[in-house]
Amino acid sequence: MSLPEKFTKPYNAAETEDRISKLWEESGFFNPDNLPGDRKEVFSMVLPPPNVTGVLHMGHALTITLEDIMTRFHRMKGASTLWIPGADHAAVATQAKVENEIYKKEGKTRKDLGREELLRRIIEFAEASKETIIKQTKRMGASVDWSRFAFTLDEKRSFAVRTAFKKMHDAGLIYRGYRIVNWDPKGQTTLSDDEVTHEERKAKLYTFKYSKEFPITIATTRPETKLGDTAVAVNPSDARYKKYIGKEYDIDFAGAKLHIKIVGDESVDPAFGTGALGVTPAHSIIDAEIAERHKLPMIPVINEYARIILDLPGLKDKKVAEAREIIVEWLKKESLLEKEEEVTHNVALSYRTNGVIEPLPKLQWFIAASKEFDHFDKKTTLKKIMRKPVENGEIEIIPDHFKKTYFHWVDDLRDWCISRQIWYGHRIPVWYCQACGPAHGGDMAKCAEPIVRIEDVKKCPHCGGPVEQDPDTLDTWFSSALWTFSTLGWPEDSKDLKTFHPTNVLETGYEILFFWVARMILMSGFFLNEIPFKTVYLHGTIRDTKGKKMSKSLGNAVDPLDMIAKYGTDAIRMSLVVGTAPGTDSKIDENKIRAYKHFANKIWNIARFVLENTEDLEEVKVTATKDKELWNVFENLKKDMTKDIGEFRFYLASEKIYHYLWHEFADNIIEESKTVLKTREKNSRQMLLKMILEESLKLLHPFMPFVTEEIWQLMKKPNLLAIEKWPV
RNA sequence: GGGCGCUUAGUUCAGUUGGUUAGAACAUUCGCUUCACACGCGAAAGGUCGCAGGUUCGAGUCCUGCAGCGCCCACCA
Repeated sequence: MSLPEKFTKPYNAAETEDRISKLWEESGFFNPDNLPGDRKEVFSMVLPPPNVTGVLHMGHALTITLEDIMTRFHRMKGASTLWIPGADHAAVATQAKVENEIYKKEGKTRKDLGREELLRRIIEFAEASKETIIKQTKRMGASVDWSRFAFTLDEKRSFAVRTAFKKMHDAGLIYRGYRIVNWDPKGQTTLSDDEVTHEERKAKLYTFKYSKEFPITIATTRPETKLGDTAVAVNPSDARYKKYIGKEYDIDFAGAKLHIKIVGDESVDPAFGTGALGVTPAHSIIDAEIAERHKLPMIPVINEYARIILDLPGLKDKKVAEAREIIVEWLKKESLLEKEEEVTHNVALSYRTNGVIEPLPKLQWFIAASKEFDHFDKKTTLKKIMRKPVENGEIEIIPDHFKKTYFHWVDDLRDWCISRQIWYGHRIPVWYCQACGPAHGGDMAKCAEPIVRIEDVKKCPHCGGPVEQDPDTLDTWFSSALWTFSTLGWPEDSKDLKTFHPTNVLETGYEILFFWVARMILMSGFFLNEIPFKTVYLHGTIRDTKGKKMSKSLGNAVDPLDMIAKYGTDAIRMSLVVGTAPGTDSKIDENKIRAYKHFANKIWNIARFVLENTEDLEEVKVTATKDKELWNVFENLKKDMTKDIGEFRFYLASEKIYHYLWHEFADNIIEESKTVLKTREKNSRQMLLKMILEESLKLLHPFMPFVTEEIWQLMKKPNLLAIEKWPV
């Protein structure tokens, strides 16, 4: 065998990678159904579906790299290996993005376009985005099974979502309630508690009385909401206010007629502020809870556009900020304002649109987290379903300390608001009779019930009257929570589901531990009475060189595709893995990427040397004592690496093979071989060189699949390296 | 306010259950167009492992306290 011409030039990643990608794709081996041999072990995993809002970023590159390492490793180890790719419709984010673009380009809002047209435009955008994601995932070398690609909003997943909704509703766990919810006036939708972030901002705290006659002073940063106050709460043991508890006052407050009851409530901290709290049941979750305890009425003051809805001259339709000034002016004029001070407080923001959250009472759909119900012959709650498998070790979380974070979240969890007032997403499978009652020969009470169905409902099953579907859509995380089994064919009792569920590993960023990981445990537990995965591997956030989070708006994002073009995919993959411990943030360093480009070339030249010097090799055994020793060292490396990868220490395994190949194999063994090959021990040494090269390529393959496969192919091996047997 | 984590060479980070002179990459210095590779080779310099105690035959590694940084959750009106 003469040495291929290619080896006279440095390794060219750009020329190689596309060709190798095609080779893999044509082989079909990324689909477990096509894998050769008898494979008893199973290894399955889902790729966290990227949002269809955009393009691949460094976080995706890291996820793909880590998951591909696991997948390729287990495939080579002889497992029936399935890694499912997909995309997430990311309802709020995607709709907000498209609406934004349309408004910028055409000056049109969602109302101008209407539901149907806006949806058409979003779907168009999502489709294009999906294509981009697929192309980019392929460039990363991901050995996913494209034939099983799933989209959270495709037909099969929609069916799963509707089935899930119906079943949970029938179990009494999905209910409709009029509650204070997190309303995002910018995105025009509700959000779950987890979709709200907090940011410190400066604000003014006003201390005042409602009226001159009112005995208690209160404080607030939001005077405009005080138009909806129905009580003042004080701590029942507070000596200053004890005598007022139970008393009621009628007050004229900036034109609004308030009826304020003084109530005693343990939740009030006597040491804070004036020790008295103006209760606004309609616009504060805490206040609503107090109101519930004391049966206080709720007066909505602010609407979905963050404007005043009370019919008060000078205030109606005013934005909250304006209304605030008007109220403050009024307080000053009436000499009711006692103090005005600057404070920093946390403002609630939408994690998708960054709009300021306005707590509003709304009729929404919820999932009951703490309600007890019968589940496979046992009493349980969804919280317990989430807590138990992590507690008893059925599910392992790496790194371990995230367990604590997880338990805190589960224990504090309130009911999950799942309805969203946007158009893009899974429409809630609920219909309402439009013509209730006896006029249609129906039963008034029955007709008033929401009709929950998996299939579309055309007319009221009770009276035959017209029906209308709930206009809302479901939280994106509802559909992604089903992901481990909806991608495998559920609710059908499919072969895939039996074979590949529970999945082995769920690898993702720690920032979506609650959003996604916890909710998958919930759904899988509820529907299948089974864990969704055995191990959760959490990776950190990739930050810029200054340690800042990368974001498009900051302009500090490093595009993995640029890096691939410059240094090759293998180099990016190695730079993302080596020295990156789980759960720890890391900074992107171009120098590091360049170093692994050099490493790819080093491998290339190692291969060249070995092939050049073993052309006349006769198949013999390694006989020389020294060679046997060297082989033993390598055997130990193999065992070590295998253990490391199996135990999720990719950062160690990758560094070990790097170090061995460069500083042991190349620097010592090859250098020494230049003289050994001139001695009587030539044959033994040739055999050693060849064996180490071939097995090293296998060991390195999960990390640097392209350069290793390319060399393997140039060695005219009959099989793909991707399905070669792991050497341990 | 509650919780979690981090602090190791100039920089970015490893250090897996405590065990021989604390590692890597990049950067730096010096010398090399040596016949696999200048995307390289050889050599060198660089750390009181945040601070203070403690446990131990032995601590970067375990415990306590302190300081600085970061993250998450809750939210105080």
